[in-house]
Amino acid sequence: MMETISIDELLRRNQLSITDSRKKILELFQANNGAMAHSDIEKKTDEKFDRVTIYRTLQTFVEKGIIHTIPTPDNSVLYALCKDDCSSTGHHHDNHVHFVCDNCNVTYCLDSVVSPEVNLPGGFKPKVIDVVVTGICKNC
Amino acid sequence: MMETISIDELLRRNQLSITDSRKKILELFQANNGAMAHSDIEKKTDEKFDRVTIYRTLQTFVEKGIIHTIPTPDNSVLYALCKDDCSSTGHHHDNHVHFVCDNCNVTYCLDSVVSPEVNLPGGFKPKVIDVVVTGICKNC
DNA sequence: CTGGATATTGCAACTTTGTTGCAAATTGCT
DNA sequence: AGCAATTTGCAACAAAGTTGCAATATCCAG
Repeated sequence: MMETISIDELLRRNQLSITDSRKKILELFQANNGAMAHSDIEKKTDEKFDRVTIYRTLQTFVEKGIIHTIPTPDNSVLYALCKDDCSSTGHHHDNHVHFVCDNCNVTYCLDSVVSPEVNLPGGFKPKVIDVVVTGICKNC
Repeated sequence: MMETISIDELLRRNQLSITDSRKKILELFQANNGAMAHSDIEKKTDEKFDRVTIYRTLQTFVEKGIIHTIPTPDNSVLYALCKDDCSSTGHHHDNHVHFVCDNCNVTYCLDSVVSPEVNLPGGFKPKVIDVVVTGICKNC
């Protein structure tokens, strides 16, 4: 398994041209292993990129399956890197659990924890199960 | 158990004055047993109430535990009626599962389905578990 | 390593969503 | 009915997200 592929390689594999904004934003995701909101990215890039560019870059990454969105209890939009298998197909909402810390407010993707089965009433056919756990994280 | 209490009674029990907007919005929630977004309510009340009033009414209802918010995969804000026990304490994010239909886009509160246990890595202390299932509902 | 087709960016303008302060209207209570 | 306390609507604003288009950067063939 190829753990660390370069950012350029990652972009190339997804048929995306290699641009400053895309590289910078991917770097941020790799540095920050928690999830980030659009506004976090704006701040961490020191307004070097236009707001619109960031929106479009995030959207492109989601479409390509490079990142995924995370539903949060307060309904803000968060993004995090997808793991290997996710990027190939382009389908999202991986089956892992997300954890939001009440204290430090960091959101973790707990890739090792697989979403549990849920028994639904008759007639409901599940496709995707999103699980968001709120509580106190291991660093708090 | 007192299944159906009147809307006026519900408001009175929560120390809220009985006003047109509050009554109308509660009626909508009772008629619609799915969840509603702010914009749904605006439409269904024919713009009879100011946008601000609707925001404030929803906020008040959430604080009193009459309704709760639902995290959705697309990060829009949805509200649904809480069941009996929820209203007393004012704490939210009930432990039931939410189901969003991909086809008709209705969101259901599956009160009978209790959130499953999740095994977290060491150091993570869970408080609330939100489960949102996406798929096809029983009416589609 | 250069030129030009293609993709991406930045800007401006706009829409939608949500917030705040304050005066006017409504509600609850005596 | 009348008065204090809540609630509403308005106006103005802030934040979040979208769209069209011209300018720029990227990629690729030669």
